[in-house]
Amino acid sequence: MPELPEVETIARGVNARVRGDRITEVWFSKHKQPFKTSASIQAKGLAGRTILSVHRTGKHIVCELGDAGLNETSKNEPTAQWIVHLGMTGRLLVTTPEGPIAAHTHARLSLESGREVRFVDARRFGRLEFRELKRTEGFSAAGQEPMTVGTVEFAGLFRGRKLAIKAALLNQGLLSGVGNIYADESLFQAGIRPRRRAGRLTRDELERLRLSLLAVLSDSIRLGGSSVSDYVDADGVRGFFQLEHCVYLRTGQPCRQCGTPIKRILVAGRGTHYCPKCQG
DNA sequence: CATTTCACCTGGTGGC
DNA sequence: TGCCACCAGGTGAAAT
Repeated sequence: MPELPEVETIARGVNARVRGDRITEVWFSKHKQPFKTSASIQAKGLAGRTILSVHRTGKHIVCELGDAGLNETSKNEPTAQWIVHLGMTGRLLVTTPEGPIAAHTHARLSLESGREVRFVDARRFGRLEFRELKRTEGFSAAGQEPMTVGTVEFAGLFRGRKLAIKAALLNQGLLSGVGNIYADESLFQAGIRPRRRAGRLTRDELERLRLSLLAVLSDSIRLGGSSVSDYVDADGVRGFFQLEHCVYLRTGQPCRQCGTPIKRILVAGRGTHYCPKCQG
């Protein structure tokens, strides 16, 4: 469900509540879920570990884990990671153990402090993964981070590509973290049609797009993300950026800039919203 | 290789 | 109220 701003908001919330806590008990539902790591391996790996920190990479929530047991020397060195991808409907919540168990709860981590981390996912598009860190690098998403990528590198991502710019924005191998909402919103702000071929955009248009994306993503993070249907942060609180959307899910409604009705088309199989007047 | 399409799931909404 | 078609923030495998 969530894109970069929502994942960032959740990761910050979870980090603030569980950083330094220890996982005492792990539970997984029997419901079949196509995890990247089997439930039993995750359960075994997570039990006893300390959560050193929680952060976002692309659309992934990465929990850095310290060794199980008492290990004073390497206390702050992560030796494993628990990686959570929320798919479309996934939630990662920090609750008390007494709280009612929501339908589609697939994982529960009991913590020493008494808190509980829960993974809930109706559609089961989410993915959980447990990794031991040997000497290898930490987890990194394939694409560039859209909020820190520079002008030249950003433009380079699209050079020579024939696919629609909207489809390119959604490709996690190019940029990681951009989904349907922020692709549409950034293209609106940059005044670019979603179906334009990526490789045909001018240098100016690409720079406008990069800056629009940065602005839209940081505004959304500031407002706690977009709650379109059921997105909530680690405390179950909704975001407010959906109130700022200019085009996304506003089919037929007047453009906030010129009053023209917003159009909906299909690009790369995804509902795509744009203003026919403001965008090209 | 690049690009497109489709399957994977459940739930909410709006029309009849 | 019920039934049905359609829509939904994502990804990765299969097809083109």
